[in-house]
Formats: sequence, structure tokens, C-alpha cells
Amino acid sequence: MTRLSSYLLPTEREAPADAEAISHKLMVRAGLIRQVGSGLWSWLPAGWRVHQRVVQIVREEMNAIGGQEMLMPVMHPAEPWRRTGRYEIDELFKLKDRRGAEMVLAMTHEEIVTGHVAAAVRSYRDLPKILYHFQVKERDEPRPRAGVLRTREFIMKDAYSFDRDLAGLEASYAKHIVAYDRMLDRCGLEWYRVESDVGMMGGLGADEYMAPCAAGENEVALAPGYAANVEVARAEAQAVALPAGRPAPEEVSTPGLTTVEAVAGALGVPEGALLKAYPVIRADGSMLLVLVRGDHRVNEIKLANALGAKFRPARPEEIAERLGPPGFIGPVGAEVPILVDDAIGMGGSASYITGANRPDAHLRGVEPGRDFAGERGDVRSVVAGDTVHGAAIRIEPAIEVGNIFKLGTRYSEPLGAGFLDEAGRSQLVLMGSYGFGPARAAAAAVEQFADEHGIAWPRNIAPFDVELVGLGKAGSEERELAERLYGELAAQGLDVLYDDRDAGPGEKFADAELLGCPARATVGRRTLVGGELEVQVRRGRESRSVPLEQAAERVAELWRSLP
RNA sequence: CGGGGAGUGGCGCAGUCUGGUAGCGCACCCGGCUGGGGGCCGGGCGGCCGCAGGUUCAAAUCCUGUCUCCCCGACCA
Repeated sequence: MTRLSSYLLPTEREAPADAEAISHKLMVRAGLIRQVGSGLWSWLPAGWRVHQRVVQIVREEMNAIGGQEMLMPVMHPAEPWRRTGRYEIDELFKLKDRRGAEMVLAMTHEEIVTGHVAAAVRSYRDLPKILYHFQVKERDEPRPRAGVLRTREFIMKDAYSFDRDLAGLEASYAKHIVAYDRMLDRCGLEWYRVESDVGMMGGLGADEYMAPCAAGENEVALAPGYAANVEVARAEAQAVALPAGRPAPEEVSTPGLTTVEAVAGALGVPEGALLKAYPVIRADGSMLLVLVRGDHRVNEIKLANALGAKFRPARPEEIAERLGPPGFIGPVGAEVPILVDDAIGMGGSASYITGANRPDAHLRGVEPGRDFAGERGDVRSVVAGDTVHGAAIRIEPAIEVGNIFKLGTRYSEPLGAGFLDEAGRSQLVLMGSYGFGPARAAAAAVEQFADEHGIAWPRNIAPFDVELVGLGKAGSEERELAERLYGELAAQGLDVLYDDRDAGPGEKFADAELLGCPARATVGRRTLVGGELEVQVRRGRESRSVPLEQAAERVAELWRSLP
């Protein structure tokens, strides 16, 4: 019997002063987690039950697609990380053992799992495989934040698929989509699967599982039938009213007007009638002038993907040297290559305003194609109101709770994970990696369903199914009834937390609602007198009464009907 | 890494400017009352004021250094 009087559940009336996010405040207040250091958290018993419930759901769904659970260490020799080129990552914790050997603390486990596969797999007959584990990840995050939403140490379910060819990888990936869709549903979360960036390291495709909530660090662009991380989202830009064209560009004086807003205001045109010039320096040291509409922003991830290489913004002195005074630069006459965003209309009678590459001057009547030339590309960030298939998109903040990624040979190649096919030819294994963060899933559930009274857990990941509140003094008749009901509820398969503390009813109710078990049953004098048990559904806080003689069955039935 | 803020009892805070016996609310302990929404009365325990140096007759308070934490941004393979 889980008695609250002897359970470690230190609830707080007030949230920590430094907490911002709802999940941070409530998980601390409800006694689920406690901070140890920046980005380092302990899970107290009730919190750990939530985490374990998420873990079990994930485990069941991974097993259902043929995943094989294993366990790999957190501390690794540095060597395989050097081989894959990941030793240089700043977020990687590095240390030395007593002999001076270089070690790392794992951020993920591609190096190790691929090493095992490289050693064990010889033949196409050994493939495909899906291997996974739940293990601690260590990441030296520049800025941990918001309770368990972004931490330096956390448990991740990471899975890896190994296939002989692209069709096999696609099949493994499809299985993970099924598993992930199901685990997110079973966790009771609102979620989106969104297209995501494959990153600079390459990859054949990736999706992220996003749980929308205010504390989310990511943004997703959504329209009917469309969902993408704004890092990669593509959409039709909204039209903008452009000034009429002119026979040739014409200089206008714009003293001191270095921002799009200032120039548009002074000339009485919408910001979208300007072209924003964003000079970047590519890996080879050359400059590229990126142009986007004045009301748009350059999306550095899309730009990096379009260039297929890293770049950095140009420094003011580089801009001054190669183009003109920062704030007044533009494409006309520029002696550097130009990349023109797709949202900029080419040709036609309409025209844009651009910097003149001279102090305190802009040009109007600039027509792309006529007055300058450049390659085209989609390198801007979408904004709310852009359209996809004719429907306007909206942008929402969300927490990334899972991601799935077609790695290809990114790791099998440097680590030598190959096999022999039927023809006896040596081939590289095609890999996929699939992450899921139970702590983030739990925090997302708190974010999505909390109200002013506290947490309202989805049924499948609540710390307990039912909180049984025993009123009256210890040893009283109503307490005896409560203890009997505990046994009956447990016999129905319910996990029950029994509040047997010597505390007032108000405190018990407040704590129960803070902790947020999906149902609360109250046993007091009224229960004895009326012969009915009061049950409150946490989400919505509505109460109902069930006859005492069938109380356990009725509560179990009610519990099964909850979200 | 840039900007801002904070370390005083378990939690939330005041006191610091203007140096002079370390305070408040909640929590906790004991006794009693109450017993369906954080209830009431009485009595208690608990703090080297983040740490280290310095100034001073005297430092939570002034000076120097240092550590830690939070928020915003950058970053996040």
C-alpha cells in the first residue's frame, strides 16, 4: 500500500523563484523533480514513476516493430569519436582516466552500436536489425533551461536500424513512424510529426515529433496536410504591393536610414518592396550576397542546405571593403555572386528598392533580372500567413520529444560497418537513428494539460491511476473504509496513492490536484452516511458519485474512459 | 560567448544604499481544538547571511577576488 504519509512527495506551495516554464514550476512544486545543478535533475519517486511509465510505453512499441533492447555504456574511449569526426563537438564532455587515456561521455551511441555491428555483422543474412537502449546521455549544453526540458544529462531511448540497402532503410524508417505515432498517442500527448533538417552531416531524410506548448524551443509551421519545422518549412509568400517599374534604377537620398523599416517608412512603401542584402562568407573565403524580400528573414539552415556548405555572416569591415557601407548595400553593380530568394519576383513592371552601395543612398526601380542577376533558391524563413496548397500556415512553439533520421552511411563508413551481399561484394550498412526523450514527453504532458490547480496527467503516464483521499482521523471508521477501498481498487488493477496524512481536507485536495492523478476518490464521513463514493476527474475537475458496493469496479471503468 | 539578475533557516522573501544583538510568512517539532477546500490557539527547534581575502573597535551590509544559479540572446551534428 502506497501511503502518502511515508512517501517522499515534497510538495511546495510556491514555485521556485527562478522558474519560468509551467512544467518546471509544477514538476518541482508537485514533488516530482529536484535540481542538483545547472541542467542536472533528480527524479523523486513519483516523478520517476511517470518517467518509467513513458519508458515502458516506448519499450513496448519498440519491441512491437522488432527492436532488440540492449545496453551500452555512458563512458567511451575517445577513439571511435575521433574516427567519426565528432570528438571536436563542443557539447561533448571529455575526460581522462587515471592512466591519461582520453575518454568521452556519450551524447548518443552511434559510434558504439555501429562498432558492435561492424564486428558482428558479416553477411546480408545478418540484416536487417533494429537495436535500442534507454541510456543516460551527457551533453554540455551552452544553456540548460526550463526544468527537465533542456538538461545536460538525460535518459534517451535511442534506436539504430541497420539495413542492406535503401529499400531496407526506408522500411525500417516506416516501422519507426508507426511505433512513434503509437507511442506519442499512448502517452496522451498532442503532437505533430514534422519535416526536419537533416543537418550539415548529411542524411537522407528526417522527421521530428513535436509536442506543441508554450515553453517549446522549436517552431513548427502548420497547414492542413502540412507540418514542418520552420528551420526547413517552405511556403508561398504573401503578395506584396510593389511600386511601378522605371526605365532604370534611380538613386534616392536616404541619409542615416540603415534599416528596412526606416527606408520603407521614409519612402512610403511596404517593407516587402525592399530587398534585404545579407552578405555571407563561404568556407573558401569568397563572399556571397543573399537577397531576400525586406519583410522576410534569411533562414540560415535553409541557406546552408542550399549552399551545401557552412558559411558565416560577413563582418562590417568585409562588407565595407567589398560592397559598400553596411546598411546601404545592394545587388546593383555588386561584384560578388548573388543568391536571390524565390519569393522575390523576377522581371515584370514591378520593382524593388535596394541599397545603392553608397553612403546615405538607395536605388528605386530595381528590377531583378534586368538590373542584376543571380542564382535562385528558397532561403527565407516562412512567416505566418504564407500559404501551402492555398491554405495559410500558422506557426506554433513546440517541444521536440523525438526525432527519426535516415543516416545512410554516415557512421558505417568511418567505422567500417560492412557486409557481403549475395554476389560476395562488400557493401556498407545503411543506418537510421531514432531518438525519444521520456523526460521531455513527461514535461510536454505537464505543459499541455496543466491548469491553475496543477498537473492533469494523461491516464497512461500518471504517477498513480487514482489518488485516494482519506479524511478524518487515523483509525476512524472512514479511514478503515478508505483502507478497504484501497485493496478493492488495487484488485481492479489500479495503482493507488493513499493520502493517509494527518492533514486537513483542503491541503489534501490541493496536493492531489497539484500532483494530477487522473482520478481522485474521497472517503469521509459523507461517504459513510450517503453510501456513495465521490470521484473527481482531474481534467475538468468534475465530480461524480458511485455506489459504495460497486465502487472499485465503477472507478476502474471510469478510469478506463479517461484520456 | 554577449546582455541582465540573484545567492540570508526546507520554500518564498525583507534587511545591504546610511556598518552596531539576523528578521517575516509558510513549512517543521510539542500540546490542544477542528475535520469536505491550504482551519484555529499556545509553546518551540532551526541560519559561520555562497566561499576566500581585505578595510574597521565592529561587516549580511564597504572593497577585492572567486564559485554557483536563473532569465534573454547566440549556440544546440
